[in-house]
Amino acid sequence: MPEMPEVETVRRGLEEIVVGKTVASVTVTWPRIVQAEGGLEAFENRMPGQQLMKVGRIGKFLLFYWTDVVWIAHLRMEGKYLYEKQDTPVDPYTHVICHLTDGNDLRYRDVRKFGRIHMVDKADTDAAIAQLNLGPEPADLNFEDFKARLMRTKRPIKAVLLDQSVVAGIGNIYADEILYEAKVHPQQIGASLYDHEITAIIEASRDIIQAAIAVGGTTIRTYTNTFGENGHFANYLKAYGQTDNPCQRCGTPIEKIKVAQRGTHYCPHCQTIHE
DNA sequence: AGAACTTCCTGATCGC
DNA sequence: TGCGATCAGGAAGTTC
Repeated sequence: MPEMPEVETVRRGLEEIVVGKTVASVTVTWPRIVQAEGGLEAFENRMPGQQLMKVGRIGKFLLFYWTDVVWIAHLRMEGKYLYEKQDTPVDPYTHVICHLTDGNDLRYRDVRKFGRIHMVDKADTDAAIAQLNLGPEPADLNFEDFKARLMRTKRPIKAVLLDQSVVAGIGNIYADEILYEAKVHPQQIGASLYDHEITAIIEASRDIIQAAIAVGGTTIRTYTNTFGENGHFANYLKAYGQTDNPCQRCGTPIEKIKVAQRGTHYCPHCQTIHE
C-alpha cells in the first residue's frame, strides 16, 4: 500500500517520464474516482489541451500541476499511474486514461477502485490543499508541537501515527516499523508517552521514511512504481508482516494484534506498555 | 470537539 | 476439493 516513500517514488517517475506531455482526450470508466467541480463532464471537457508542468507531493497525495488545473490525487491501496503506448491492451482495472499527444497514454490503474483524482482550478490549489488538513511530514516534526498534540489524546500511539492531521505520510507499514524502532508499544496511550519516547518516535519516523525513499519504497503484495518496478524496503522490514519471526534485537517472536482496526505487528519483549 | 464506526472495493486467504 | 466467510486497508462521511 503506497505510503509517503512509495508516493514519492511514483512522483519522481512521473516527473521523469510524463512532465511536458499534453493531453489530447480523457476516458473515464469508473466515474467515482474522478472528483471535480462540475462533475465528470467538467473533467472531460477541461483536460484536453492541458500540459503537465510538474508533479508535487504532500503527505501521501500526488499533485499534478497541469496548465490551468491541478490534480490532488491519492493512490490509496493499489493505485498506479502507468505510461503506456496507446496500442497496449487496456486491462479491466484501468479506470482513467489520459490519451497524450505523443501517442502514449497516462493510465490510472486501481484494482480496488479506492484511489481518487480531485481536479481543481489552479487558483483554488492552496485552499484545496488546506482542506486536506495535513500535519507536518516526518522530517518536519517539531518536538513541542508533536508532544502537545499527543498530550491531549487518549488514543493509542499507533492510531495517532496513522492520523494524517498529526503527521502526514505514515501508513500502516511504516507506523509499525517506527514504533518497533522507537521501542514503543503500539497500544501505548498518546498522553502517557515519556519525552524520550516521543523523541525516539520523531527520529525513527524521519530515519525510516528517508531510508525507504532511498530504496524506492516497499512492495507488499502489489505496489510498483510508474516503471512497473518494485520497491526494495520490504527486505528491511523488521516488524510489519514479520508475525512469528524472531525479533532482530531479542529473538522473541513478533506478534500480530489489532489496534484501531489495523493489523499491527510488534515485539512483545522490546515494546512494552507502561502507565 | 474528539473519537469511533461505516463505507467504498475486489483478490487472496482461511476454515470447514 | 470447493465454497462461503473473512481479511486487507486510507480517508471521507456519519454518528455519538
